[in-house]
Amino acid sequence: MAVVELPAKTVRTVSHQPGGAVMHKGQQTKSAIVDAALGLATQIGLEGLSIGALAEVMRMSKSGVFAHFGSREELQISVIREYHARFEEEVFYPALEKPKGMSRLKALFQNWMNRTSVEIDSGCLYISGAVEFDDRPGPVRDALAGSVQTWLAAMYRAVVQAKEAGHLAQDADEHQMAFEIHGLILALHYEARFLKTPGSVNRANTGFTNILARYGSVK
Amino acid sequence: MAVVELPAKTVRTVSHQPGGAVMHKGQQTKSAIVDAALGLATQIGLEGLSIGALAEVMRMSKSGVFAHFGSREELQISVIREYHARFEEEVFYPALEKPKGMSRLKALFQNWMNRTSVEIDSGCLYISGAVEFDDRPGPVRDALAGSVQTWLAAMYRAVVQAKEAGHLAQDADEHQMAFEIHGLILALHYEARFLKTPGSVNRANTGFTNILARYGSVK
DNA sequence: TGCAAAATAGAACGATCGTTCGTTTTATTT
DNA sequence: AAATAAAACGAACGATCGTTCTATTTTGCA
Repeated sequence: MAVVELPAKTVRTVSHQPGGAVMHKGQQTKSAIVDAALGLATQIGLEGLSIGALAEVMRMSKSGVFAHFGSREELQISVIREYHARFEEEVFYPALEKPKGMSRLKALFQNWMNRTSVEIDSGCLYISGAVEFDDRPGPVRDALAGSVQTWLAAMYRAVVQAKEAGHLAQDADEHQMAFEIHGLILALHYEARFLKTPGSVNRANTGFTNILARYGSVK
Repeated sequence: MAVVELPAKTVRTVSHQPGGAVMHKGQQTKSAIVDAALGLATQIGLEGLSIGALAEVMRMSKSGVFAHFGSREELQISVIREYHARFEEEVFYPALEKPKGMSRLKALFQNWMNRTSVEIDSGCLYISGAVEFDDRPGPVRDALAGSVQTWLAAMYRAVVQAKEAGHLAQDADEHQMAFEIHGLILALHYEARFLKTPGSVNRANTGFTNILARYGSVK
């Protein structure tokens, strides 16, 4: 008495990613774990992230969590990749809709600022990770540094394009400008998150205005 | 090791601090431990600092090291105090010999820069500590934040004095200027120590020149 | 519906952590 | 030199860490 098979087989517990790819149970829980791990890691750091605590959050056994990654390092790298993806999605891609030049540069900085403002509460993996993996070689450090380099290079490119578009002085040093912008973000994170200094967001914004003035913004 | 001859009594194994105070055995080893602990902490962070590793470096037993502090937190705080003292000695006090105003401000920044340059190899407790104790309340965080605040306040005062001396534009925002200077130091530490970007020291120096120009340095 | 594969649980491992305790050694004072 | 106080040791504690193993459950496809 076989029930008539439907032309299209009934699949039971599959789910879908934003991209449309079919996700089986294992990958679902894995990405849920990475989600939770990212939340923990931004707060207490990649080094502070422990599989035991993560399992508790997930209401799973330690070994159940562990099996998805095979090692703590692989878990950390997964977290970094997830952070990178979200950073791109939130900071980088939206700015690409602006035309090359000053307006895209401004958008990139503004998006970066906004994200950093949120991270005053949640923590920033690119900053905490840099300190934790300063001089600890290995794949985690490589993944982290690679991610950061990618983003800083994108920022640098935006500066170059702004200059090419004639929106910056011809003798503007693009690397120097990118360096100073980076400094504003770091100072914001330090003073707002650690020291809880009020008004830091405004200081970073004013600093950006000053940099634009210095490098000859033609508005 | 100096022997102190008292008129009547002979004291055997006392030593002297720079200040001239007499140091008994316990305090000698304690400050030797703090010395070694500072070396470890700047490299691997205050959180990474373990009593076991410290005991190994000191060729002492864990309990022997522990007894000098009574708790790990107290050890960490001792390390912070030592770091603070050295920072003052190296960065702050020497600049006091310059007259108030631009020259002292420049000296402070230069000393800060030089120290940070060294810390590209050794690590900076004020930066790593900030990340580690972001949102971890307690006496360690308080000691750390207090130390940093003291130094940033000194830097801010120098800016105010430079303005009072007429070395800065009258509408210069002292807090803003101090914020931007802090950003340069942080960017230097981040890019040189973590990313190993060459030329970062020059970028920080150029950045300082740019800031001076922006805020109307009268040379 | 049945069966293989994948996912999770559970217990145990060796290591390291900060801390405690009692003992022994060393330093200082009487 | 004897008496006392300070310092250092060594072993053990409970906790947590990442990891490994085997058993059990859940899932997905035939």
